[in-house]
Amino acid sequence: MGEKPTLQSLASSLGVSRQTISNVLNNPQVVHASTRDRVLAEIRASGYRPSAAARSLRSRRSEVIGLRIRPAVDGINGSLMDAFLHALVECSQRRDHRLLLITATSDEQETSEQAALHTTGAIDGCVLTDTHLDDTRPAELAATGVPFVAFGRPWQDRDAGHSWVDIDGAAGTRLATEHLLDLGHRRIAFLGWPTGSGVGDDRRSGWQRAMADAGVAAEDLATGLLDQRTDDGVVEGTQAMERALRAGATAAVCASDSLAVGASTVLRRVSSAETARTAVVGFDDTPVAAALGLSSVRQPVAAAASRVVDLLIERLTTANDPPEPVHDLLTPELVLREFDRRLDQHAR
Amino acid sequence: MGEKPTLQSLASSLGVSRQTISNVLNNPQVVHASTRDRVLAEIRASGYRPSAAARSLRSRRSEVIGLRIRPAVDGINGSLMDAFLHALVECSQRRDHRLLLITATSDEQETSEQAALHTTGAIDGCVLTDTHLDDTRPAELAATGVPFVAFGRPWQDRDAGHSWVDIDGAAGTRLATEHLLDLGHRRIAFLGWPTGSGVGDDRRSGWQRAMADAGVAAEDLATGLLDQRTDDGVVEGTQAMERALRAGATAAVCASDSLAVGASTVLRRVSSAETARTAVVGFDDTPVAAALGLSSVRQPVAAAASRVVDLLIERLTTANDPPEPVHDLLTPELVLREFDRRLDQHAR
DNA sequence: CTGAAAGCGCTTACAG
DNA sequence: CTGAAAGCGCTTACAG
Repeated sequence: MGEKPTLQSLASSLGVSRQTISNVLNNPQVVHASTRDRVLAEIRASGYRPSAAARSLRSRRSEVIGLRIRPAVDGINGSLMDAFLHALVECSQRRDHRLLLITATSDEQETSEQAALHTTGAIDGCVLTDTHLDDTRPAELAATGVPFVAFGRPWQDRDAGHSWVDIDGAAGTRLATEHLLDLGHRRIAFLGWPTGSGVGDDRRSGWQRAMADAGVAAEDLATGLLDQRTDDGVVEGTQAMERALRAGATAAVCASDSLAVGASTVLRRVSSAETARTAVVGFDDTPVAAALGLSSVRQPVAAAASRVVDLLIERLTTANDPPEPVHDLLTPELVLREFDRRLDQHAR
Repeated sequence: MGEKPTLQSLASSLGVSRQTISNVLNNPQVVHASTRDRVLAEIRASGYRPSAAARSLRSRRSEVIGLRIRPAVDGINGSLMDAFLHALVECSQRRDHRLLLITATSDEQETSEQAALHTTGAIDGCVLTDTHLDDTRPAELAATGVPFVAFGRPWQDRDAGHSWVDIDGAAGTRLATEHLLDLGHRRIAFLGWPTGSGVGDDRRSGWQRAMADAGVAAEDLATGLLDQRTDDGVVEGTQAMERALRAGATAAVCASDSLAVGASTVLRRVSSAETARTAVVGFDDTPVAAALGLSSVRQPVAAAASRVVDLLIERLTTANDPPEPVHDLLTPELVLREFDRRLDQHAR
């Protein structure tokens, strides 16, 4: 294979300065077209690739983005983050950036690890996911000067000083609720999580407002009747659906596909004519929902990832004059599946 | 925050040479204990972190490992790779290495991307996953000099010149089959994929051998009777199980949890006394299997990831004298769940 | 055990 | 448009 080519060796064999080659790679428009073509041809022929370390040492940029990944507690909901991760890698790669992964057992460990990597120059910035109430990470990263963009709102302060991208969960559950209302349902339950999680409360609020708009009495929306609150999980979904049925529900909007899977087993068991009109809509449109034929609210994960990467890279390339923080709320879509189509035939 | 400390600034304020500080970090045993402690205290106080770029430029090592991630086609089976990814990041981090992700739309793109990153020095080596028959990646990586360890056997040549770690799928299906035999089943079907996938054929062979050892007639093991071959998926599992039932099967060992989920719905529907003795065992012990109470074969993913990282780092730190290739086959375990326990009570 | 020298391979000013 | 100089912050020999 011979010696690995460097700027130096290329420059010698081409009879130009290292500088010119560097310009061809980083500032092509500044080099005469004929010189550029000659250099590019030689680069291709020699298989030359600039050293990432040398480039990074001089330019003070690694073109690497940090991301914490979490153990997937639940294979059903984990697939959302999985899709986001994929999209993030793809978008980064397209923009000549790479993604570096870290793990952490706490938010503090996450931010201190990101700060450490940023100090060594291993990463230029990072992406934050799974934002929650009382999330201290934005402040910690800001304090240590680590540029970042969040996937997820800052739940306590929407006008935070950093850029974030999120999915409008309330818009999603509103879509789901309105769909069930269109089918003729009135007593539509919401199977969600206990209050206190930003994401969960947001999803509940979409159902609440859609129901209120449709003129459903407030007392029916009260906790314990149609508003079921439980931990996430398939079994929990089954139990909550059973309670909702006793409260007279004929359909349910769920905060997750896990809950929806659980709820749907109840409906398949209770197959009387009376309950056949019941319908369930999940959230996240996971492969499991697809496999079981459940309707679900689909988050535009790829679009979110693309936006996150764009915002972060813009932030990184304008270090001296940081852009105004951007707050982006993307709208999900409702994916209807056989289960509902079947119901549709009965209901209409 | 002041200026970012460097080796130089630390050396000046401590009155030692840069070299000594470098030694404290990279070669502690060579520095006098009192000097070492004084330097370490100052490092901690100043928040000094060595520049990754400078270190990498000089040492020609980035301490970064490349990995291709794939879009999770199926949320059920995807969780295995998810768990492997997490374990890989954790093990790498523990050993002061980081994981860099790439995506690719083909094996060729994967290896050329890895080679490119290796040439720039962005990665020291990479991990290969999802090995398959006629996998050209090992040869391509070897040709371009990229050190790597595979998670997955080279199916065409077990004695390949590279190190690999894999899970003994045949041992797993043997465990599952023997468990069902112990419960009194004789006509145990195998729900697997069409021949030609290394992983699938391996899993089938464990069932085949266990059945043969138990004296089950070869004609019953033939395709179309107990040996069901189908694409992966929940619906496919249901259909295959229905065919197996018609062939007189009373139980099934499955090549995946997707197939097992599908198979189990058949068993829950066909709840006659005759079929109540039927049982299903899945593969991969995914969260879905856990949620639905399905028994499954669990792969020791964390152990595999740890072994992969160890082997790769050993390979990277002995570049001039590469170690002998290691081939490691780890044994999975059988996770029994309620569904089978219930059966147990009936069968005994 | 400690230090002075060299240099890893680039990019960033700046001069022509 | 092109080139000569400086230097990013380390580690790796090697001399004391």
